[in-house]
Amino acid sequence: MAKTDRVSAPSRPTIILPPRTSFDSIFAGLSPGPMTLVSSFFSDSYSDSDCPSFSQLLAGAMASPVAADGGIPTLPSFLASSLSNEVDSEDACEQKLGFKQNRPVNLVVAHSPLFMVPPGLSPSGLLNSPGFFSPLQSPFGMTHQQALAQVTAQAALSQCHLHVQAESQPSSLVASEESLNDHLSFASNTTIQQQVPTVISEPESSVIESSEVSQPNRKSLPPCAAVDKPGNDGYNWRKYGQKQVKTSDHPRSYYKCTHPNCPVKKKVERNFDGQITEIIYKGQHNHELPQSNKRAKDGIDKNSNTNSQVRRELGVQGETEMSRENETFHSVPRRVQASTQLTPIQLSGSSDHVEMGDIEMRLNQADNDEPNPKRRQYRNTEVGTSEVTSSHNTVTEPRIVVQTRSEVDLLDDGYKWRKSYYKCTYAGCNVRKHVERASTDPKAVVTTYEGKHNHDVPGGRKGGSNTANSNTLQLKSHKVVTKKPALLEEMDFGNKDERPVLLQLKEEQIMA
DNA sequence: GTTCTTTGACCAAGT
DNA sequence: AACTTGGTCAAAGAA
Repeated sequence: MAKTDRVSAPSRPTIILPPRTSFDSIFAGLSPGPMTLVSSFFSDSYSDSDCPSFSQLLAGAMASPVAADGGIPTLPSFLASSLSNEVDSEDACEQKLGFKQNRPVNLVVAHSPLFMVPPGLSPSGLLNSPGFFSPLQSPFGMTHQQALAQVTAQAALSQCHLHVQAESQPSSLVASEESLNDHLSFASNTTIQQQVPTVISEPESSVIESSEVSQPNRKSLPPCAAVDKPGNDGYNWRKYGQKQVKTSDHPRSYYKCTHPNCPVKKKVERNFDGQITEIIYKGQHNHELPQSNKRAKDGIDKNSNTNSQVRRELGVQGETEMSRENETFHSVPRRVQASTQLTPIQLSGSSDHVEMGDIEMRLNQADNDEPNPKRRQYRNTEVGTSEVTSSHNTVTEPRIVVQTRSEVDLLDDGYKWRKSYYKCTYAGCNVRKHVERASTDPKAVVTTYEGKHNHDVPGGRKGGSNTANSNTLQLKSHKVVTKKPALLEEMDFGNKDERPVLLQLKEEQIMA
């Protein structure tokens, strides 16, 4: 009996560092991580200067339409810059700036699991473009149809959310469905909150998790059909069992695809309100969407953009996971909120032998939900290849800190870090402080100090517990790593006007 | 009569 | 070997 090894989101603070997969290897050497994409974007925008200064980069980011709209310094849409033709220039730029020399050797900045599609190019177009995904066979080993089938449920879910949002948003704020979908991945507009699944590979079963949509009036709205009826993903399902599992507060239902010889099964967990909290797909349909279920299929067709988006999310974010057929993936959607809570991405390793084909949707799961011990056990033993303990725990293991240059970067540790830059306001004092906070875990903070205060603590505060010697990377967990942060090493704050916008903002806050 | 759901029992795997 | 847990079977009942 083939059992589905079901695992869920990694139990924070444990971070699973994925091994590089075959798909990763495609970018080996290229490694277009977030920084790369950011830099590549600006390498276009600042083509004259080849390699813009960091303040230019940040200024550009702040001036990006997305950020300008809501004043949200979020990941700009330039991440949509295609991977193909900018890597080289970025590499060159990188070398100029000495990025590579400073980049940790064994902790490469993760590829951005999310990126926007450039204006004028539809997501589906990008997905289907020969240079990106083959419409017939994705580089992940999934056929278009398979991918479509696997994300059907998620697509329906997204559509449901769109519907909910459309009802709750002023009409002027509700863009067309297409444009909405085109921007869902990084819809940082404060009026739009959209779940964005990220993908984490899991052995055998694929999981799509989704946090609860942040809609104040959500409870008053009728439940989405796709959520209410798990069979409304285009396929026909027969329930063959239900069980209260220890690892969940909610009963789990077992469904089989009713198509002859179709091995696909799915497990659905519902909360007490009847809302689906988790859907786990297992296997891949060996047939087309049932024609009889025209409505469902039509719905899918209508939601092609959503599907594209979901495919994009699953595909792009799962670039390390959906690398081959029958591999499993674990998707962890989180809603995109204001810039302070950008989509956290959690990537865990995918092994070369796991199977794909299961999707798990988990709704209404608090971010701090602690996975059950067994799931954690599975993750730790089957997925994880290395771990980084959250900084709020006392740690004894060596810590690796990755310095990145974009404001928000996706690191291989699975966390998404938001940086803040500080500079001591004392005249003549050159101490710089650099704080990175994981949006997925507010407690996970890395504070980097450089320099030594040449003055006493203002206000008579003595002790200088926050001061650190140069070249010292101090973590709140009291773990100190003697490593000079590459970023600070490179940044020249001599001219105040040249400092990054964020730094200046922070300084203003400090002064205030 | 057919289809689907419910539910207790059984089985396999892990501890 | 016993126990726990998750997954599946299949009979019974409902729609």
